[in-house]
Amino acid sequence: MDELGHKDRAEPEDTRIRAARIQDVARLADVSTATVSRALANPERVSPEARARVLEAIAKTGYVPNPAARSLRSQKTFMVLVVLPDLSNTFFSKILRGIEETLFEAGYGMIISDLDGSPEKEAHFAAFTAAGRVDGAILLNGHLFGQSRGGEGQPARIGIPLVALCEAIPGADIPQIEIDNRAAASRMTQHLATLGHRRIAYVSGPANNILERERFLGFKEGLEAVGLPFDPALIIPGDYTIEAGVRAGQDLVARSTRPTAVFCTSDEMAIGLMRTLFSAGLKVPDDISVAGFDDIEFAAVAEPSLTTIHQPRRELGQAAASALIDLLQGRSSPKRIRLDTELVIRDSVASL
Amino acid sequence: MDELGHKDRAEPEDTRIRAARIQDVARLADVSTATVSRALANPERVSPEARARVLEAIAKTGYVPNPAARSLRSQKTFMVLVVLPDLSNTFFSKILRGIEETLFEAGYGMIISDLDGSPEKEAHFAAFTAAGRVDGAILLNGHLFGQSRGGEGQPARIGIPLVALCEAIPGADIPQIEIDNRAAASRMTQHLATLGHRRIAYVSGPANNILERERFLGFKEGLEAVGLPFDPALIIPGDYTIEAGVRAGQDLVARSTRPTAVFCTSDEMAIGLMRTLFSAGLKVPDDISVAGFDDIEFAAVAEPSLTTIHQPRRELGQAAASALIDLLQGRSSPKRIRLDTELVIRDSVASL
DNA sequence: AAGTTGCATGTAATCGATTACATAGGGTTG
DNA sequence: CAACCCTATGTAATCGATTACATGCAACTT
Repeated sequence: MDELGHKDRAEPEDTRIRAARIQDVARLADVSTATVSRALANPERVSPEARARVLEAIAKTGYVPNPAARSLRSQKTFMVLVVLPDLSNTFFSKILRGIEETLFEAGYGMIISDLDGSPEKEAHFAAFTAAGRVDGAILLNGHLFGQSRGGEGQPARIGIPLVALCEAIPGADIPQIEIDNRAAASRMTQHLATLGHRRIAYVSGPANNILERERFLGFKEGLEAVGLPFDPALIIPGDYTIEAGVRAGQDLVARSTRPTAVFCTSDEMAIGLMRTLFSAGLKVPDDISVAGFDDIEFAAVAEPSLTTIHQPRRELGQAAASALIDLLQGRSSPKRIRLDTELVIRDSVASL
Repeated sequence: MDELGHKDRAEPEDTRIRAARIQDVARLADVSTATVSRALANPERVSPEARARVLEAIAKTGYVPNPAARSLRSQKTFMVLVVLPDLSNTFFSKILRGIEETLFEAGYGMIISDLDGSPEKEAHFAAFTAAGRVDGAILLNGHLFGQSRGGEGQPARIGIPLVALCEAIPGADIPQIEIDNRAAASRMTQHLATLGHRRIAYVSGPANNILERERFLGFKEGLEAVGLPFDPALIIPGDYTIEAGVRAGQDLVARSTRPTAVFCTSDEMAIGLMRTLFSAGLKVPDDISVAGFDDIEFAAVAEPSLTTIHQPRRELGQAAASALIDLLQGRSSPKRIRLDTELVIRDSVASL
């Protein structure tokens, strides 16, 4: 069996030890393969003695069921696809960890598909769902759904359970895990107003983003609640990235009358914006207050530290994973789960 | 077969359209399943006419090979495991994207395993490799390897191809993709010295981290190159996190004689450190210069913007994935790939 | 013309687990 | 004691693709 002798057809020169199969376990435990399978899947359906022998044999052989075989027969993959718009966005990482740990505990693996640009996204999603490579998917991105409905060319196999995380999908009848973006945005707006700010700018997310719409509604709601007028000139377009924040900052710097406070709908934008203001010689919060959204790691160490909305990211991930697991295992899942946010007050916002 | 009528065994009441199998394609194209399989895997081994008919039938049915079946037969999963110490660390995200895109192009999927704490790590790695759920793995974490060698209990199936990314694994005979940490650290050290700094502090990574060792060697090398003495009092322990940077900052602030420059071996630490210095009333770079390592997104928008070492993160990921794919497909792969770094000069470092 | 070679294709075994169905034996009931 | 039921277990079909081997046919060699 080694690079020396082996005249008699030994294992191909593969050093790897052949993994134990269910048959090996069955033989060792002196039962049939059916019993081994049952001992694992439905312990109560085999006698205690047989089960003991099986478990012992499994321990001895180090048997692990072959997922391909199991999957082929049972039509389940024990894999979940996580679709997200941008892996390098800090915001998602803790969410992912929450998802991963919950999935892992339930015996599921996680496949990540980073959409990044438009073109591939459909491809990725289709490739995995269509091929039956995953049992379900968690979507951290709302847009994608529209297209996937029964286009002729693509396989009509989109029937796998889905869960939407953070980005609600409009007409879709799937569980949505989210925070109350509207309430949070309203809260922040009122917080700013309470400190005496009258001209509050708003740096938005991507235009047709559902999350953005909610936050925008919340912003307007907040203004209304404190009796401030809504001024379209104070809306600055953004897309949650650092660069968008930088650009928004340039816009502000160039203005003759500036707002006294800026509410950025992501911490990245707030940090980019503060950077630009600073370069232009404006001081935060003395000259202008800046608030963020998300409470990413860097929010606390930004200079000045960022007042923002804390989202329970890990918990969001866990909740999404749990909801999906419920669906996958035939249980029902609440249609909508809302986790609480928290207003985190730091140094980037001051009273007028 | 069902509680209602349907006498002639209709499809079970599953709305999902049954995915096309190779048999359906074969029937439609009027060939055998073997020919269909060959038309896909070895196009040159079937006649052009047959191939055309097969392709047409595939287009018509929307056939996608069932990965479980393929995997069962061919003993390949077309999945790669990526093991990393901390998903929420900004540094990894772009690397992941590089890995993912390269894998995807080659038809491989990516499974991510975030080690986070110690206990699970072995579990995750073992669970996936042992079960044959993946064909290979990319390790972004060096430690793990020691344990996995032939422990009695665990399945001896660690024979899958591995690639080490960024964290070289000492004795292991596997391809290593990395940057020249030593040269980069030396370069930065000399850069600081050239600007007149004589007392340069060094904020380290985790003690037994290989990457850290290289950078530390580079630091000492750099000192030597410019004729500066090595002063152990100027070494401050860290672990690459923001918090470690904050702590290092507190340490510095408390000192009576302070270094004029600090070389942090990660941008996170540099940013945390600057934050603390600032809070203590010290100005960067006027009172003290700060340099980082990695060039993460936030480095450019920190205040002041951070002088650091740029690592080609996406390319690192791509290189690692390519190397692994080479191995998986039986080609050989260079044992060591080194990508170039770049010294990025910004505002956090000034001449004395 | 008989033998050889090689290509295109088909037939069927195979991968390893799950599970419908069959069966044997022990216990219960009238 | 016969009829029945229930439990524990075994037998073998099955999931869908890959691929070793077999076959048929055409072209070429001597």
